[in-house]
Amino acid sequence: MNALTALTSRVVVCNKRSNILREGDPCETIYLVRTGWACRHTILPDGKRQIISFVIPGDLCNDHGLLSKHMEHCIDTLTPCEIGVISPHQFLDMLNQHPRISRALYWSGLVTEAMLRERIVTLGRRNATQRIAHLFCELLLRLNAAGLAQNHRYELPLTQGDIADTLGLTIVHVNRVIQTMRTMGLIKLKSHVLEISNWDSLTALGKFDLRHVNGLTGNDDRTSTAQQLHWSPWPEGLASVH
Amino acid sequence: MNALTALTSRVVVCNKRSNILREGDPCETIYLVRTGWACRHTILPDGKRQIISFVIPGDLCNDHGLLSKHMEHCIDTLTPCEIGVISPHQFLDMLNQHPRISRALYWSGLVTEAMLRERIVTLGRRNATQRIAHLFCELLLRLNAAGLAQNHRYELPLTQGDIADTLGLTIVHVNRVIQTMRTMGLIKLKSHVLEISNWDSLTALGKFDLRHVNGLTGNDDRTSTAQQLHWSPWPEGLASVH
DNA sequence: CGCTCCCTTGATCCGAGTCAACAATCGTGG
DNA sequence: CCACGATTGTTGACTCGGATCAAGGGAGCG
Repeated sequence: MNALTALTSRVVVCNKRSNILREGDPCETIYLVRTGWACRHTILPDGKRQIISFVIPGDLCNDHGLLSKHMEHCIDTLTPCEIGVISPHQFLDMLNQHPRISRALYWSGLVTEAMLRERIVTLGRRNATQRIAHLFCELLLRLNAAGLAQNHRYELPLTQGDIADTLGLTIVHVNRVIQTMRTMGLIKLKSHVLEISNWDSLTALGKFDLRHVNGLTGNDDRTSTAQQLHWSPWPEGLASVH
Repeated sequence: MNALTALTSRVVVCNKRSNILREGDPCETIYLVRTGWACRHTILPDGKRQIISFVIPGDLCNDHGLLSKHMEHCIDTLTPCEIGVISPHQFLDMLNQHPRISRALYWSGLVTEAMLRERIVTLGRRNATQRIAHLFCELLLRLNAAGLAQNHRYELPLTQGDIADTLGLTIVHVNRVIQTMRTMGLIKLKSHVLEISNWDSLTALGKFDLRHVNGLTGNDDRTSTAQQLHWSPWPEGLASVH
């Protein structure tokens, strides 16, 4: 993703808890989060919020935005963020000239979709404890892949309200479950740093299954057919594959 | 999608409630559902099932499967299905030679992702009544777009158990909610045919918001930037755009 | 120093789950 | 065409996980 960083013509600094993109906003410009966390979310008519996914350093806010004229959901920062701005022209040029990045981007789109599906499973069929355990495990893997976690420990800038709105729970209940996890010695969570003290127990508690985040672990076994066929998912045709 | 149909070298007929693709299966081959319904789902270790999405006539079972070596979830038929089989070579050739279909496919991928996000909102922040109302409305629009519904009426081959596993509810509760909707005169549901008798009330009940299924309604306002830039999402580079 | 979020805990309530029994429908083979 | 077993739908009684309401306590910050 460093090549993407190089592309950013300018960097915008956003305050904590501020709005990057609002539902209905035009989205020609590509935004790359360089530091900080953001989240996609929807506000329902009755004021309830559902967080759909998190955007962490290295992620694009609207990677396939090029085909959509308008945003379908909001993106807000959770922490102060540095956001790189990429013009559509630059972005498309990059796609054409750097097939490897193109493929990495497409790949990350697939991982994103897999995470959305897994979230659906979580919300549909797991209880509060499993949901929270699952989220903590998933974030560890993801942040690990981004180099933002060391030995089962990472910065977690979410409030308990954010966690509640991610997992379809209430603040109060999230708090109680986290308390239990603390007293069980599974996690330490203090001033927005999470440490998973007992990975095995936590994964067991959350029925966390590594298969679904395979794309994050590095030891994925995919991309055969397309590569065999010298096929590139994105580019214009100017790109020579492999 | 007719051009896709033409591509299918052979057609497989599957029984009702049979397995098309299993988690971990290799997925080089592309499967196009020509008639019948199928669903993506996951079975959890404790035996619970979560249905992730429905596959209806015209949909591909594994469109971006070309980049994944293995399936990450199962696909089962819900009704008897005729499934067209497309080899990866044929598929890629098509992508190169028919940029319009390519774009339509990419577009449908975006719509799919939007539906996944909307399902997350449903599961996270809507109650049982809203979930069911929402599902019925969403399916009407989707089937309408596929020409499979006429005046607020369509074939719904789901059992109440399927609906429960889609919406994170139990069979019993789904049944009670549907009963209520019937007695309120909102819907008629009998021998797998659903009629929405009172669209306005049902959408109000489900807080159903047309924005999120915009891609289905035909009057979408997207694809500007990419088209202006003569950019095609998929192809090899052999494709000349528009 | 005082506000404003955020976290924490208790008491109570309710939407949806569980358990159980039975009716209706469907499909299949005799 | 009917009989039988197997799904699917329906309803009631009861339970429970998580929501709601309410009240303090802490921590960051201007």
